[in-house]
Amino acid sequence: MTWTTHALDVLDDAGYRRGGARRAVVELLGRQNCCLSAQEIFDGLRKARRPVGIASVYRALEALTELRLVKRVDAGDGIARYEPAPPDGDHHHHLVCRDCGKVEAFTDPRLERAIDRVADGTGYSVDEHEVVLTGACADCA
Amino acid sequence: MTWTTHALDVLDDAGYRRGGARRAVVELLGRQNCCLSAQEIFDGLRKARRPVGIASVYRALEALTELRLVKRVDAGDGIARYEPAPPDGDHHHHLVCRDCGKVEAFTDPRLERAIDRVADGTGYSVDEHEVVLTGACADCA
DNA sequence: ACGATTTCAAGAATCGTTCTCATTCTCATG
DNA sequence: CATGAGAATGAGAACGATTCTTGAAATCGT
Repeated sequence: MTWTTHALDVLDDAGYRRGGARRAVVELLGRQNCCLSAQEIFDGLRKARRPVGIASVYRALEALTELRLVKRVDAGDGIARYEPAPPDGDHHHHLVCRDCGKVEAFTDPRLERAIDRVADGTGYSVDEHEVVLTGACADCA
Repeated sequence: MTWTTHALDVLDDAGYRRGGARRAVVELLGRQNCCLSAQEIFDGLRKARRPVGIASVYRALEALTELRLVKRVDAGDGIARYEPAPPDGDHHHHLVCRDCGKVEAFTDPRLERAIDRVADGTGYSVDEHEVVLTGACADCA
């Protein structure tokens, strides 16, 4: 079961009708392993001869975010990025280069445990978290 | 040595001249313990009978961020917030309520250690990091 | 005090994002 | 299969946060 089919199923169950634009966004996202901005999605679909209104991209991302199928990533540059959220709860965090703006992913189980422990003590029912490390990448340093 | 005087010194050393607007922003920030948006700073200064152009607020924040005197916090709602960065490197992270938008601070030494450990293995020279936990606060849950 | 340069405020401009609305499409029902 | 109610779409307008521009005032070295 890929993320793409899972996402389409969940959208279905949530009562969304089949729409070409939303489906195109889901399929493009399913092919990514890290985050994309709305503009990059828009451009990617146009390049793939499947042009979609930018408003539809935002609408699709809003619906997907609402259903926790995609995660919104804020790299600190004022541009929201989005990436598929695997159904098994697995996820990663981000490393942003302050100079060239490159965004990379990393994972660390110990970090996850530390976060879970903190989340338990807050009084919030934390259902999402994000870690962003900012610095100079190997090329820019 | 308060953060306010420290910040004014660093600005001085960096070649910035004394300007009323920047000073007003620094003094207001120095009185905060958590993050404020540019608009909140603008409103706060106007209320304090020290009106300042919104552009000057942004310019001051840009200079302060550049010098690492303030930290930009992105709570995921599209509004950038800013808070003083204590000179001793001490810092905290944020807890955002998905429903009411409230932003609170928390600290956790174990989390810091986990992050430092991860940062060392990345190949980046990480000089800043941010953790945002999102969920429902006690009131909204 | 003078001149060079910075800082300032106000408004215009920009950019990412959201809204509006007329049209097209989907799908449960006849 | 045809229909109609309502969802989805795309184009462009609107929006809000942020940045740029401009001419005037403040600051600092001399």
